[in-house]
Amino acid sequence: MSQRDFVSAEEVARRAGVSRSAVSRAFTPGASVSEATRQKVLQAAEELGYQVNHLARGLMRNESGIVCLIVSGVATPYRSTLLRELTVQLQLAGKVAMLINTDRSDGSVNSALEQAMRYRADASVILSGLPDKSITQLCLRNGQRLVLINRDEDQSGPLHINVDDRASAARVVTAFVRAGCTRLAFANSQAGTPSLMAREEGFIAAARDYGLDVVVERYGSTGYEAGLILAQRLLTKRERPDAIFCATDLIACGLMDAARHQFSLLIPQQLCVVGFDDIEQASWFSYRLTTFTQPVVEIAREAVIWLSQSDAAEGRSLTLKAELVWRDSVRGG
Amino acid sequence: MSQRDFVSAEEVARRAGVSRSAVSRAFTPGASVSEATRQKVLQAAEELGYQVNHLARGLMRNESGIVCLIVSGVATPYRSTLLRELTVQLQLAGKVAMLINTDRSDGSVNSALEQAMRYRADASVILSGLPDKSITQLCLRNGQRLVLINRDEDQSGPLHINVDDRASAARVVTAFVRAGCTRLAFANSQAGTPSLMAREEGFIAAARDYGLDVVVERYGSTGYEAGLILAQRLLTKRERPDAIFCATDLIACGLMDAARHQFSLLIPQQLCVVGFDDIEQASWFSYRLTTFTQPVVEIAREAVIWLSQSDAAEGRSLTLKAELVWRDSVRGG
DNA sequence: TTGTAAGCGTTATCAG
DNA sequence: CTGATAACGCTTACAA
Repeated sequence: MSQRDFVSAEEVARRAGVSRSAVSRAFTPGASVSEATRQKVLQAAEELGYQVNHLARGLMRNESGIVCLIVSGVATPYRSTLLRELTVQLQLAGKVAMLINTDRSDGSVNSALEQAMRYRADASVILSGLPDKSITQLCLRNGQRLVLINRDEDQSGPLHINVDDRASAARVVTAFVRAGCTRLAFANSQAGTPSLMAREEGFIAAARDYGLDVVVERYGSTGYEAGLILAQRLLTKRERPDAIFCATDLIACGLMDAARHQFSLLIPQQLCVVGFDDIEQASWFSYRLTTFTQPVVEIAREAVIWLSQSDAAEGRSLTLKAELVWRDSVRGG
Repeated sequence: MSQRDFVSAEEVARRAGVSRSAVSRAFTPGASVSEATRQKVLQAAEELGYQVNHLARGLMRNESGIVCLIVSGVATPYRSTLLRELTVQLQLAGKVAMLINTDRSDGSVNSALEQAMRYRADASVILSGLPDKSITQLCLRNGQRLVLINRDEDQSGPLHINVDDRASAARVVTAFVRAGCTRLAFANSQAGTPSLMAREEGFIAAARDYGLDVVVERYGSTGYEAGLILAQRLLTKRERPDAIFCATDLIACGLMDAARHQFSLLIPQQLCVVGFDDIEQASWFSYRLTTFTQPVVEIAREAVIWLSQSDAAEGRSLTLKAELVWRDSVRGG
């Protein structure tokens, strides 16, 4: 019962009264088969429950159809959204996603890539972590496409997709200033992720242009809990900030909740808050957070287009824009 | 540059000065190789950047190591959590997850399973939708393991993992009654998912035992938006409910937000609310929702254990318990 | 358009 | 323990 026993092209051929190559051709778009035999084959296949063996096909074609998605924090709102978009686009392009979770150890991005190579994935998309250069080189040398999303370090072969974090951060400063805020703060996690750091640096730099200082606080991993703690730290300062840019929406949610329920602060009257990602919760009534929409659809689209083009693909770098969506956590709007 | 050019066992063998079978054995746990040759092979492999071709291996062994995860609503809190847990456990068991998103059409569960068969997945786990019996039969006949999570319809071959929705629903009635509530309501989506309906039916049945009627309202798909609308419908009734059991936490969040911000109701003083799933947001300060924790870790563990056992696996049915976690959305606690 | 035959990179069998 | 050799199920020249 547990023995694996798939129908093979051979059996289909026999039933349809054709050769096995005919069967192969019937399942290869654009192959030269007469409609008559094609139909015979298709029917026989249907009756037998035949499914082309993609393992064998991949072996021959040197193209598995598999694209590896390397992610940590899969259950996180922004990541899972990106994941959704990627799988959808991938399927539309006739590919299939292999999901590798790198939540655990840190070198796991490397072993994830090795796994991708073992399955002869046509490409790998890296959403988290940064692989060693030696591994990426090996991938490239083996003809594997690589897409790095928001990883920013510029290596030569892969496609880099980034969001203009620095420019976005600058817009936040403008918004805060326009709202009459003067005591700016940045709430970050300790993750040190490129995009998170870019937001921080961009914010500080833009504030300086206005002659404003920024209080920076970093804590823990990027999530709601961190927001709670960061609120604690920032809102107990002698010079309490009147505007806080949070590295992510999750942090912003935590921070807003603490600000309201523990410090009885009114948002945006007493405190302006801006987040980043535009996760679903940001639009919920309890938050109505002004934030930046990650261009997830575009990111996914660009990634899939690039990794499924047939000719040799040059590594390149793409910077997409995050739209600011105004809600009610900043005065003015 | 884009030509695929992986190192093969042949080349490793040559470099190590052994036969290709020796290479194969060096990468097969428990094969009979002397430590000496094993080391020679491993070193040569390392130098050449060799990776065992799992496509070819799967072809021979009749075991791909791939497990297909068939999901819709990947970006949803509960689903993404389950997804995380499944990928982690799967990787621990030496398997790799292939993710198929069935968000789009409805028959897509069927085509997802066909995809799984084409890649000769060792097993498929279905988190959403219900495949036609003819397809599941074909899978089973081909030796594919099947796990259905919260799909409840009892087919013979697969492993069914369910949560005791009815029993949970009954506990909610008790809690509401104990809190002094008398006008009970159930807020559901129109999805008609087995587990959602079980909660509804269980709730109504248990209420009847107390001689209480339940107002049921259903709207849209299972999410925050639905909660907003459902609040609208339920809270404008002549006999306004004083206790609402929501089919999921997402609905509960929407309903609570509307209750507070549009109807200025105090929770739990004027309205008691219970949800289901214990998504992360349920614990956030803005909600502090009393709800049921899905046993995701257990679900994933049971699924993985079952689908990776080597001997013939009988189809069976497993019912796990959802723990009630008391927070602040019900009086009493 | 069709069939024949070679080959993809493995693992399993079987001598040695 | 080791090395030849035969599968595995498919695609793709090459001939017909």
